[in-house]
Amino acid sequence: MSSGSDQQDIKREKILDAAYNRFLHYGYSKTTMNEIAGDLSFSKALLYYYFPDKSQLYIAVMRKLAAEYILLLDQKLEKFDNLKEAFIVQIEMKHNFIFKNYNFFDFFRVNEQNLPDTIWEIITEIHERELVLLSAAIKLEAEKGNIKPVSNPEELVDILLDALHGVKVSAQLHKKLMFPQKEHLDEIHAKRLLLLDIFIKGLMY
Amino acid sequence: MSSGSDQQDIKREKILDAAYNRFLHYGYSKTTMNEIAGDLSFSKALLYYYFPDKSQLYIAVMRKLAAEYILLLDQKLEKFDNLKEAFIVQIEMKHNFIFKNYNFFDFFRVNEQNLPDTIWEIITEIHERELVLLSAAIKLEAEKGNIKPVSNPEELVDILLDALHGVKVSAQLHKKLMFPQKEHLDEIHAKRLLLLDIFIKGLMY
DNA sequence: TTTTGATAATTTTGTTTAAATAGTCAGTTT
DNA sequence: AAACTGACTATTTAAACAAAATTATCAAAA
Repeated sequence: MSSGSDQQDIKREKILDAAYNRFLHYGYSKTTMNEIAGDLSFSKALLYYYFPDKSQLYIAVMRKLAAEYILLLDQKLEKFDNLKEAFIVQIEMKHNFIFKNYNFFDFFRVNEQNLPDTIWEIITEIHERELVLLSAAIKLEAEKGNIKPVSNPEELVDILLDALHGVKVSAQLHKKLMFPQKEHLDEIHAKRLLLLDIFIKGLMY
Repeated sequence: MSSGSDQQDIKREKILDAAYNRFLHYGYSKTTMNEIAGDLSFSKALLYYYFPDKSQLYIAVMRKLAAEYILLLDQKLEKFDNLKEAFIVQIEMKHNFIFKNYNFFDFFRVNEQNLPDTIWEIITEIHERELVLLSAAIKLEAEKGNIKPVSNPEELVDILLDALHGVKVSAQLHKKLMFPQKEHLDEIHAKRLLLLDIFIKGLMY
């Protein structure tokens, strides 16, 4: 894919790493190209030799993160005991991913309305991988005879993922006490399990 | 409840009406007390005779809207043929409510983080009424023997409402073409029906 | 080919001033 | 006395502009 030398690739990776750390700790708008260069004792101009501009650098980091995420998802969903488990794994993985990189994603919140096309492509790529993996899980479960045959498993996965993501802490709780305490996560987890239980029961004969 | 004269009440209502129309068309921050007074040919000082300040006036309008919403919800859910219908009615009513009053709610978006307690109370009131009505629907369905007896119907309703609200158009579509076309609403509607179908099937014996 | 220091171009931030708006109040009308 | 107003003050927002920070470029060096 990359046509540069090994040395170039290594340096590129170093820049991506340094950029990621800055973006993660301070967010997109509050990290400067100078700081990233400074962390590596490079000149700022060198960053522009490897990346056309700041936003392209950000997107490159994002792409790397997404690749890692998809790889991990593949590994975790390679083998699973049952449907519920597969979905729980997906939901919690994505939650962790977003939670861990919360600051990194401030780019999304700032550019809310018009994200670059490239970003959308990355998001779509992740989503499609999720659909493939989880609809495979559904098909398998149908083949094992545990649930009814499903005509359009992708649609089902799409809906179920939305539904699971929609689950929140009850209004009374999150009213005052922002931000998600462990207690809240537990509550959400329990609710999701219940939703999954009922949903999957609804898929049975 | 109100201790003023009939004349006072009428004038209060007129102010609430004029304020609502301004808030609805121009949003909270872009309507001035002068304009509201002007619409009614009142002096601005009179508004302050009836309401302590602008935000209290807004909240009073909000309270009125909420009361109307709850009234309508009561009427519509008084009699329903089946569970699915009851939930669909709720979901679509709330969607219409928010859609119709989209501009009015810019107050929420601006004060995102720290909404006044009073606003939270109103939101909670609406939500609790929804829980009461829909969990009653679930209990009834259980009594009729159409679904299994449910130990905690409120929790179930809470989860199901979240799940239904979580349903979105698929990523590919809403990627470019903001804002919700009719086509999108239809897609969401269909998905919700499917989710409801499966969920309720999951509640059966 | 890779790297940099110096510099240009652009964006963000701070500051001042003017304008718009919220909110008050003494006094008038009913 | 209750309902109401015009004229006033206090705050908030907007505009204009300068200063600072930051992105981005480029000719020249390693």
